Amino acid sequence: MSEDELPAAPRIPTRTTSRRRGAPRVRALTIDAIAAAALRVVDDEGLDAMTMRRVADELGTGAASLYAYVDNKDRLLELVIDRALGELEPPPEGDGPWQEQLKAGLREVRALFARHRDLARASFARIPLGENALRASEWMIATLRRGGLPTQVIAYACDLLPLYVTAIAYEESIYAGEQLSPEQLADYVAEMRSYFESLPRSRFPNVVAFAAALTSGAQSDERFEFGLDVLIAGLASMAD
Amino acid sequence: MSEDELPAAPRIPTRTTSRRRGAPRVRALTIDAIAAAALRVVDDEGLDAMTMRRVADELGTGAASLYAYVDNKDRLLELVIDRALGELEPPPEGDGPWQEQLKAGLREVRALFARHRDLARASFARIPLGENALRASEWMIATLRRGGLPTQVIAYACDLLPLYVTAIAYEESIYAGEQLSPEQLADYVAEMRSYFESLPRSRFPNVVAFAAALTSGAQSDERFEFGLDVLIAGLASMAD
DNA sequence: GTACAATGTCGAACAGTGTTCCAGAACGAC
DNA sequence: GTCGTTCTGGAACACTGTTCGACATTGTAC
Repeated sequence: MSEDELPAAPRIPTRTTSRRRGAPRVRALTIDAIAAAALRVVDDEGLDAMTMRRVADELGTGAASLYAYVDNKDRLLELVIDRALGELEPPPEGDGPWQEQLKAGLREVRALFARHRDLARASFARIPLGENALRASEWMIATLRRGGLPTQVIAYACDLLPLYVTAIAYEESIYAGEQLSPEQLADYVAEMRSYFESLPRSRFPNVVAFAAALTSGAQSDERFEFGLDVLIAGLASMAD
Repeated sequence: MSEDELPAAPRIPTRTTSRRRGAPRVRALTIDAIAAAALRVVDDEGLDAMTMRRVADELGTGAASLYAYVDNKDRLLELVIDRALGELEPPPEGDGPWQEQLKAGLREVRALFARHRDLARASFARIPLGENALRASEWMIATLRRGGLPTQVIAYACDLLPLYVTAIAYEESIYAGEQLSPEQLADYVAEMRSYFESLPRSRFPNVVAFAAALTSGAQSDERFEFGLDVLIAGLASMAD
């Protein structure tokens, strides 16, 4: 998976049955094959379909067999996430202002999450410490440094920006996963708009007045780009 | 629950067994009592403990009885969320710049989520259309209007700001729900820091260099305030 | 070459979930 | 009274993550 092994990543102290060393064995399965199968299931059938039984089935074995390689489902999910993150290729640094570089990289992440449906949901509220996640962090810090931002601002930004992208991708994946056709989605948006407009004007004057704006471009790139612009403008204002 | 009934909120088209009208009956349960019981369970024992059986138990009945009042667990969760949102009291508008007003309101929301553990997780990626959520939106639009922001910016901000607060609260609730003592959490942070520092400097120079900054104030108000500042500075830059 | 201990395999089982079914009970209207 | 409607709630279904333990398979030691 990587040229040289990283040290063991710290974990929230939970019951971890530590892997015991032992004599070499011919293994029918590999952690890699399991992670690949799990990612395949997530991509094809969604996160909820990624059950231990389903993954084992994909490998032609039983669920219990997986537990020889993976502590539990959560750990398997971590492997799956980092495996997908491996597709990220940091855009070549160099030309252009740091703001644009940053946006390009974050768009890449969003595209990744769009490609792997439900992965945003899975990786939300998880500090990614795998090989590939670290590579992404490394790139982000480097880019932010070029903006001449204070150290602590950079550190917080490394938290805030992925939080935003993951959160947006999470939301977007919900409608994608709901199996709605574009028409159904348009219907839903239209219904929501007329709902807003039908509210008692005496109590919700602003919601009624903004009904159109509130329901426009709910799903578009524009919404994502808006957040990106806000965040980066805000960060830029913190230089010096 | 409200002075006058709101129109029915639109829903993502899913199987909804529409409630049939019928002769009056003495009901042992009420939707309100069910929602209250469910919120109690979520607060006391966490979101995962909120099972239909557990909620029914709280009311001294069986799980099947709840389905006479609630379509499914998800709808019940919506009720629970909006019930909690009822605690929000919009700060008195008037004095101070809109930026500070906005921050004050959002801090209020964060405090609400801190009070009701796991509620952020439950309400994430959900468009809240209940009575109380609408009141919050109404207030937010009003405040943003005072900033003289363009219409579409206001609309997007109404999406972006709650997204941020909910996402942060979600993350924060995870560590809170993990039952970690402050010492354990400090240990975990320290472990993560030394993990970053132990990474191969050749491949992750920036992560190593920023190890201290990356792991500082992970849980504090400072992190929340930072994001707030970034967002609102970014929004302010979009006036005119 | 054989015996041994270690370790991967995986069917079965456990405790739990959301949800449905349906035999009853309880009541309003006639 | 009776009827019809509605709520009640135990039982059951199909599913989940995870553990157990008899079994199979191997590398090594003698």
